[in-house]
Amino acid sequence: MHDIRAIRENPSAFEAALARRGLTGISTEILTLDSARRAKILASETATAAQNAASKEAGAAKARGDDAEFNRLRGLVAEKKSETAAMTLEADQLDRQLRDLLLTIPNLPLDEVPDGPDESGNVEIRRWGSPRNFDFIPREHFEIAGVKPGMDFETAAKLSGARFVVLKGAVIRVHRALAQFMLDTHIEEHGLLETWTPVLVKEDAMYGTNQLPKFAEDSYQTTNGWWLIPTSEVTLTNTVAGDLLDESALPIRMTAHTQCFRSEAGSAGKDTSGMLRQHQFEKVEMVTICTPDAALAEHERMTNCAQAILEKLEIPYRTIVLCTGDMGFGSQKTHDLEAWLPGQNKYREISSVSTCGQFQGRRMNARFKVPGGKPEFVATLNGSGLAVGRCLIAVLENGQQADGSVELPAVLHHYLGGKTKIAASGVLE
RNA sequence: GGAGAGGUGGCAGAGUGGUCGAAUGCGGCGGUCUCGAAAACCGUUGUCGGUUUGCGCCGACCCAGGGUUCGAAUCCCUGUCUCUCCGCCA
Repeated sequence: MHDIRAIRENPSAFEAALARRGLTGISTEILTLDSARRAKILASETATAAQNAASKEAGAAKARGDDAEFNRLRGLVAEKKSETAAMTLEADQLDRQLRDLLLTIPNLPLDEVPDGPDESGNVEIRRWGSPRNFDFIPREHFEIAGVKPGMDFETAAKLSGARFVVLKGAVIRVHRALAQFMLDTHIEEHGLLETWTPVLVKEDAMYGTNQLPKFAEDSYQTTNGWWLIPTSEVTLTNTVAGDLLDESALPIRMTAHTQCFRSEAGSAGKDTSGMLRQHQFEKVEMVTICTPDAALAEHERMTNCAQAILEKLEIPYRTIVLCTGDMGFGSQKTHDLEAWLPGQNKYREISSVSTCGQFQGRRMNARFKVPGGKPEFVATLNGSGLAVGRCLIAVLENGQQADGSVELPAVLHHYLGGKTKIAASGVLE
């Protein structure tokens, strides 16, 4: 959410930044609403002050036993009261309208973010590793002989429908190994705090990390009003909601491995084969809470944490900066990591690392202060480190052999009881 | 699910109808003392909104939302969260 004062002080800068995301004319609407709101607040507070004064006099009259005066003032208070109530109602409505409007406006891109209408405007900033030369036509993950016995879409469809999978045997063991490996690396080498969170949350949390109010159709809600998190960015970030932290507590760098749930509304027909795009998947997430000054450096740091995972797994990847037209709603700047998938002959997104500046901090009312200083909203960052299912795909496709077996990355071996490959039969050996 | 207790400032914790934005302690900030520090002592210290060039003034906030009252942290109702006991249970 944006600071109304900043918009008021410099509407043209606000407008110009939003224009880079393809939005125009919003500042006029905001400022009109804001001045109406402020006028109403002034009127309502003036009326309240008069009511309070009369009420105080009434109390004094009563105390000295002047019943006539007391009764006169009591009538006056009653009169003022209805006037106050009406105006306060209007002021509250306008205040709410403004807030509701502000909640639907995306974050402003940083100056350094490239302009562009959609993903075609993204800019590659790093490329690591080189795709292997196959002396056979590499298959997609679900086509590999050694993978097939452990990746069962038919049974999943019976249980739950499309976009679900049942994983078995060697495949799920590698999946589990990947998650453990990611967590251990983040904890031991990157200094992140391992955290475990609920996956069902209250509405407020979904507002805090901007899934709501605009993207309700992308997530699932239970019959009693909880939301299933689409990412543990929601829970990790909201751990500080409403808090006033001491600056010395920052940065807070967390990681969590959770299930994630997404309706994938609007992506019908996209990535329908294999387990690239599922309603339920696992992700190891990274979230940092820090001061606004530190956010950009933390963004680089977090990007490096995600890249380190792919490098240790020896998966070729590239890092891109998303352009203004492709960035998420809450982001000021986003790096996407795309892993090489030989089966698709493409780089595909496996991680997205964003800094949100104070955008979410303001929504959550999460603040920090230096001793003796004024409270300020915290900055927040989030990034996948990594999507476990997609990482599994990358490991399987990159490690596949002509005979249908899969060689597994060395860093996973000790998580697999010393086993190094999935045989063409589907057995770990 | 049943019964009970409770949610007060950064933290702990008083306050059961006006003089309470709220005692006290801790913490923070400033000072005295000291070569310096500690201790001790003195002073100071909530947040948000509106308004003002500024000093300041006004309004709101004691979990949230309603209500009673001239007046609510305090009384009533609803919700919510926490704790204790019982039941059930991975």
